[in-house]
Amino acid sequence: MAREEQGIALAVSTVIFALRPHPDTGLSAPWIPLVRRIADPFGGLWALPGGWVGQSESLADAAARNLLETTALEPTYLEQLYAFGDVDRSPADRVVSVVYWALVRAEQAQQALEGENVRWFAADDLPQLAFDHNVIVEYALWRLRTKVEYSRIARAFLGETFTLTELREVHEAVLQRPLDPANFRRQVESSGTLVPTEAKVEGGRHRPPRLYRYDHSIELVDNGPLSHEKTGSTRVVS
Amino acid sequence: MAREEQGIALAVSTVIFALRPHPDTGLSAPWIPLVRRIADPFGGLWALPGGWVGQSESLADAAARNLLETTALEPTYLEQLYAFGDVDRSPADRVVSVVYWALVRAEQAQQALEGENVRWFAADDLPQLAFDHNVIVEYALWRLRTKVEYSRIARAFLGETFTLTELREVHEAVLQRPLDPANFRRQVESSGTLVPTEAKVEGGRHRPPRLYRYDHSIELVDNGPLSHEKTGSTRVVS
DNA sequence: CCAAAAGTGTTCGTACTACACCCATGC
DNA sequence: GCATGGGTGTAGTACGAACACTTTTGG
Repeated sequence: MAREEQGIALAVSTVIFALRPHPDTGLSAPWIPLVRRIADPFGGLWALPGGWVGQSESLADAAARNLLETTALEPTYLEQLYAFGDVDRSPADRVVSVVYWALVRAEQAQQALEGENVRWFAADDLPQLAFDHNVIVEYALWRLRTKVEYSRIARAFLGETFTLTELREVHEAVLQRPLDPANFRRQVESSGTLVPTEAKVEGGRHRPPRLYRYDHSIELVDNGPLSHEKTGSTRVVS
Repeated sequence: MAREEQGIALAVSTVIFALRPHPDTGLSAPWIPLVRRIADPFGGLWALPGGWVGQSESLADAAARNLLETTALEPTYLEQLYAFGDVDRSPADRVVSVVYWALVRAEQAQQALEGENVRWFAADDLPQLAFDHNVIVEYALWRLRTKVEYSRIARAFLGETFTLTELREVHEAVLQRPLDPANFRRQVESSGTLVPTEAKVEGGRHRPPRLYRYDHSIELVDNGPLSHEKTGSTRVVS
């Protein structure tokens, strides 16, 4: 087959998670920004932010770029989710979408553009979306919840330093269930990925909690296949 | 950006695993078939079997098709691995490759085409490959080893029925380390995915082992995102 | 009987859970 | 002091690793 005749468009889309209080429960929960489609197919429906992959940008760069363009956000975590390539997922056209998922901090999400055509939704309570995007978000949510339990990605929702309670609340928001503070503390302390600082947070009506930060000698951005090779890598995105 | 000007070629490649005795140790180990490139870039080097994605075939179909074309094999397991899209991974061209990994049975692998331009290699002892294919195989091996420990994919290397020792030997071949027969038995029995049959294998100079088969009510092919939604699915590829 | 692999029992250590309890601060 | 969350201790349980032991066949 000649490449010129391939006729397949290559897109990226990104599921961008931030934590916000859920309107029903008041508890913190994952939210995502969606953009309203102006043209057909699926004109008028909400869809994941995305766009075509440029000639001279990698897939991850393309994801970061259109994330920045549509929401003015820079992710603290970005990882490939899956490549969706069913023939009929876009009517008339043939589009293969490489989907990424990203985490951003709540403060950033506050500043994010929001308007007629960009709006944030609670990730587990979405309207009908364009294309196969409902399925994609479900999968991204599953990945987020699975991965938060065995990796350090929760950190991407927080700033440089944080208390163990703040970290636990991130886990609780993602998993949507309460965690035992005592056991959570021991688990995370024994994982060896956390460094206690001397600073404490004063001003609360209780014993001041210690601030922690992550051990920066461990990678936070998922490099895909590469991250399993190298062991001494130190690059970290804040 | 107009799609017509995108100028990105979309390919699939597949890492196909079969188990064969390793020449050094004599122990069973993962092998993969590679094809020799005839043209530049990387002419003369070995590479993963692959090809362009057709206009009217899904990514998984494309993987299965070129797997059949290059090795005359049909996989018992097929799953997407990762989409590789760095700008410079192919000199001059811009190629995005969606890579799949597949498992085939040893008997099938015996019949597989092998010749001047198709040859099997021990997966952990490869020559320098074309493109970024060495990295890809490393990643696929990592995925295989990780997944064999928590899922039922080992079954894809075996026939309809098998003894627990045969199943254990598959795990040992993949993980390249011996497993305790007693503990392995209990683990797999308590997982509830195995059904004992009445048949036993006689003729050995020892107590005849019972034959087992997998509970077919559980999916073997990885449907990607979809497999996490449905719970009652029953489709199985033998 | 012996060899060899199938299959069972038992002990030990680790890790997670639940929950009682003490500590340090603001008011 | 007292309320509030920070932080520690501890007993119960589940699960995997290690390994001794019994069972059933062929020779």
